Amino acid sequence: MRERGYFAIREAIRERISEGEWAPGKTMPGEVDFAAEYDCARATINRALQSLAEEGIIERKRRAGTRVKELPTRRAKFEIPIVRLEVEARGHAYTANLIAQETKAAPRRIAQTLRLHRGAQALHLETVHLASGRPYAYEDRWVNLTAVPEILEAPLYKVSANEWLVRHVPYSSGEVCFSALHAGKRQAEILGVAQGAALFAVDRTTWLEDEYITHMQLYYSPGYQMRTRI
Amino acid sequence: MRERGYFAIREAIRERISEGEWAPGKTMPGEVDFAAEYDCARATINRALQSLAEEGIIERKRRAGTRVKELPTRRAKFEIPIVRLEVEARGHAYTANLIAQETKAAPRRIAQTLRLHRGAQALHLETVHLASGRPYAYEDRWVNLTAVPEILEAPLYKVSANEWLVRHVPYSSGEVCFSALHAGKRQAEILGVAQGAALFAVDRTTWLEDEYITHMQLYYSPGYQMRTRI
DNA sequence: CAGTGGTCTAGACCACCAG
DNA sequence: TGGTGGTCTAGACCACTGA
Repeated sequence: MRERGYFAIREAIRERISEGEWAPGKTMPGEVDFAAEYDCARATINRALQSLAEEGIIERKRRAGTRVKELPTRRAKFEIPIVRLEVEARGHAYTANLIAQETKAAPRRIAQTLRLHRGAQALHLETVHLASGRPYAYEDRWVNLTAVPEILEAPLYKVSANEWLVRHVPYSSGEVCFSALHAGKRQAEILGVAQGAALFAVDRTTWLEDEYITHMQLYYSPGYQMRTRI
Repeated sequence: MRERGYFAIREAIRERISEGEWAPGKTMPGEVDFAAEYDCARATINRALQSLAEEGIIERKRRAGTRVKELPTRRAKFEIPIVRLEVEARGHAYTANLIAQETKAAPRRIAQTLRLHRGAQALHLETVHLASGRPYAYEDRWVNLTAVPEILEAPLYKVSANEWLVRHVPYSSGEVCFSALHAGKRQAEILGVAQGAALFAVDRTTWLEDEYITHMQLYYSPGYQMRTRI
């Protein structure tokens, strides 16, 4: 272990944990001890250990010290990309069809989700995302016009609402929900699959501060997989 | 902005980004400038900006400086918990039925995934996870006996294989894949749903260094949702 | 090749909380 | 209440890479 850097130290400690040097739940050496052992500053050890703590491998508490987690809950990270980029990353040509665009009163469920006033108008958009001409995903979206009235001027036939919103309201917060659903009549029709087909679905609500911006449901064509490393 | 801490500085900068102070793709001030502005050490600014970079909001390059991302791809984090903890977190009593446990030659697909020799024996386990007595998920797992022969001595009727493995080979790496599948005959039977029902499925392969440990498929009962914040 | 971010150091003070 | 981790500082050197 004569490599430099908190990275090397982190990996060295990770390996010692894997090898069972400290049993789960047991206290590990303190930062000062590690610093002496690896002959570096305490801040460097701190960086390494914080990094492991972020991964969910160890737990750190003031006064109580650092412990190996009893039941490590691994944290998986997903990139939530724009559909266009996702399609292009798979080596396909991306196109999109805006199959419906209408301003109307939002149904109750959407109005609740977006905190709209009773009977408020909202923009409803339906889009099919295509990969090399084949249906890739069907998007059903409602946009709060109070939050982003400018979207009515946007050329949504050219830039998908997804992408327009990301560019204009880029750093919003949100909630994402993944599930498996049966294709309804509309989804089946649009994606060209049998009604009742199992679809991977993503629900997403985004807001900025107190203002709810949009709610989207995305239904992927059968066979879609979301992968990640842990 | 007279609060202390890299946290406060990070949130202040995040807000300035949200408000559009620097257009996407434009260069932001350097660390030295920010340090002067917030009257703190450069290291503190570095911590704040690295944190924003990890979130995927900004991009940093040596020499080129720090930029607001053009198309921010948000990173969602998921905890990948032990099923028992997931069930208990929902306020249900957890039980599990080990419905099959057999050592036999792994089918070709599993053997490939786990890098087993031709015709090697592996442990096949089928488990139903129950929440308050109702089927919650069906688990189909293969374990590489070369990697963890001790599992044959484990009381798997008491501790789920999932949990035993987490305790005994806690810090392995893995690949996770989420998808939507139709319930096959076996899954339908076990979960008590109609054949063809849409199920949320998780595939997971884990390994430690070069040794492949286990491959698992988990089929959740209909209605399961995986949620997270971004 | 100069300027940016990446990292390290030694020292310091503080917040937290288990003993 | 003392020992732990959390954070800050001022200064330094280095690695990378765009102008």
